Amino acid sequence: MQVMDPPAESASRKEFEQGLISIFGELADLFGNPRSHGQVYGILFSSPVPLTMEEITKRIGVSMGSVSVGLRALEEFGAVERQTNGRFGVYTARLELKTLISGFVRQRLIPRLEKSNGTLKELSSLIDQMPDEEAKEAKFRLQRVTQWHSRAAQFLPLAEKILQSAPKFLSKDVGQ
Amino acid sequence: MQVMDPPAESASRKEFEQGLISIFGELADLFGNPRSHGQVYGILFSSPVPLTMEEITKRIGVSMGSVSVGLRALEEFGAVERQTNGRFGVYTARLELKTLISGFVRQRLIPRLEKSNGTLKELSSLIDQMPDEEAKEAKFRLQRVTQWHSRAAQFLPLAEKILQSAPKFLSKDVGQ
DNA sequence: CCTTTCTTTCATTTTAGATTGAACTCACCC
DNA sequence: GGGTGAGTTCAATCTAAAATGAAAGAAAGG
Repeated sequence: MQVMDPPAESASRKEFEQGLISIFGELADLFGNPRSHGQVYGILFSSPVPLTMEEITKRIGVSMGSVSVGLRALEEFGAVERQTNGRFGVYTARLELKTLISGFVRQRLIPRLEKSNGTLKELSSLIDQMPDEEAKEAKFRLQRVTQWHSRAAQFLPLAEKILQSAPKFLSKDVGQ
Repeated sequence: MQVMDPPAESASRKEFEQGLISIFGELADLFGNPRSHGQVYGILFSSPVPLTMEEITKRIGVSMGSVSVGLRALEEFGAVERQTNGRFGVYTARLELKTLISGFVRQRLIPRLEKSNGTLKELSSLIDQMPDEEAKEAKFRLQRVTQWHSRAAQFLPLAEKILQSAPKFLSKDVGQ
């Protein structure tokens, strides 16, 4: 396989890579995603050139299987891009925050919200079968949860917008 | 032990409880907290009267140990309150969204952000030791992460504010 | 103070779900 | 249209973290 390997890395570059791998690995973990997925994103984020799967596997030290699954998930998030290059695929990270955020929101948060929304509807129908006093209390509590729920649903798109191009909402201008 | 048990529950009330237990259990899980903690909050949320630990244990079907740990975590979040009543402690959920959110932010998010902030500083110092071309690329990428980081840090307090009493930020007035 | 019983603690067990690795698929190249 | 090797799949394995439960702690009641 004749593909240029980037000239041997300096020690400090390796450390740099490992730092980003670990930061993104933990970020993934924090939000309930597999650590290896974050690590894959981390190594791509650190690299100025597209990487092959083999390269990724070698540098983060997890199995090809994990890398393959991770890459696919990240593609679905919109956080990495694949270019097919003859027989190889090579991968690049999209450096913009918004892809990660909105991928996460679309693929993890929204489905869950929809599911619990269903449960809430079922609970609501239970209330009619309760004795009066109980029903009143239950209704009050259920309304609270429902309210949270819809607030969260409204909040998500706003949050994405703010995090994308936010300076005017935030106290200090952090540039773009 | 002479403590009034709430008069036997109707079947629909039990279902109602189980629904809230499961909703909050999954919510906890979604954000990387132990499911049982969410379940504890759920049963308290559903109850118009304060509950003892024994009552909680019985209704959500997990061990006393888990309930004890869960209650303590929720108290630290500020999401439940304890009243000591003679020999017993009894517990009540605070129904406001903001306690859960800000508890989560304070106790899980902020510490993590601080940790990765440390890693970022270390990485920054590595750049000086890199060959010129490499250093330039690395700097660019590191700045991106740092920017995200500070944006998130600025965003969190704002998000809390929005979620607390948000109507004016959100398209529809969802009341208070 | 000594007993009782609620509560915490923490060593052990369990479990959810992430990772592995080998078999398989499929696209490319000759 | 084989043969090669990149990439995927998925049953088996591993592991991090949650749940358990029994023993220790602590505070109220006598």
